[in-house]
Amino acid sequence: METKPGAEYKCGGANVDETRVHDIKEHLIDRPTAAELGQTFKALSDPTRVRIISALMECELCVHELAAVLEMSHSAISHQLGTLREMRLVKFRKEGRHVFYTLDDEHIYGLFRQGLDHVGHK
Amino acid sequence: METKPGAEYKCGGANVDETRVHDIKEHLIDRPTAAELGQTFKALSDPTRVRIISALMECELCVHELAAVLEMSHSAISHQLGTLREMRLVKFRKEGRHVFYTLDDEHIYGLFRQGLDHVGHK
DNA sequence: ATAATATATGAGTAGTTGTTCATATATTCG
DNA sequence: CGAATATATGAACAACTACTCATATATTAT
Repeated sequence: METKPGAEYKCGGANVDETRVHDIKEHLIDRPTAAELGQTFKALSDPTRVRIISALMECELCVHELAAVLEMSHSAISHQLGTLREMRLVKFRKEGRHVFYTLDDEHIYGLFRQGLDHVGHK
Repeated sequence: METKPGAEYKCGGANVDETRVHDIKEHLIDRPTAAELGQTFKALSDPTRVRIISALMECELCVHELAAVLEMSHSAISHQLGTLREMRLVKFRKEGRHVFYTLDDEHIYGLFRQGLDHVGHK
């Protein structure tokens, strides 16, 4: 049910083959899933967020430290942590006046690694 | 050199540990790589592009058919194919007045699958 | 040639995003 | 208590995105 790049079976040509279009429609990812998948990738689509995640792969960090590591304002970092929190990519833990962030789950490591692999910087 | 979520080693607390910050900086992904990685994920961050890729996982398709499958205008599809081309996620092949698109390489399958996995719709 | 078909592309636009700046909340210290 | 520290958040704004609409290019058919 699947064609690798360099397909074995050709497009209809001049006039659209309605049956074929219907067939592909059936196997197509549905709109809500496409939207959700898009959201997941969007979480990793910003350089600042990528760098935050890269830092959190090293160890648990508070906003203060993240700002120092990335050389960016506390506010900018805090806003991005907010979006990462909404997207469930990071967890946080409060301790006194500090808030410590860690990555939320293992999937992110996999996505991150596979992305790096694609980019070619192993 | 790596900490899984739920780190074993704690943030400095009240005052920033400069050595620690420096250490993390050293292991941090560099800015150009972060930007490039962000770009890669951005390619998959839009529902329309996700659906185009989902369709091209089935088989090679021309713009005309993609528009029919996704129930969108030719222009919208063509614009997105342009961005996917720029991002090197799709290849194309001209045959008469048709242009047939296929996915560019295997990495996209991996990213797509891993993303779906994270989203939970296997 | 002219018309029709298939795709690409530029301009325009509404919506989104990532930052800064100012302010709010919450905790600790004196 | 008031001051200092750590973080969050709302408003404003510039940059970017994804679409529509109109138009351009290219191929085939008549």
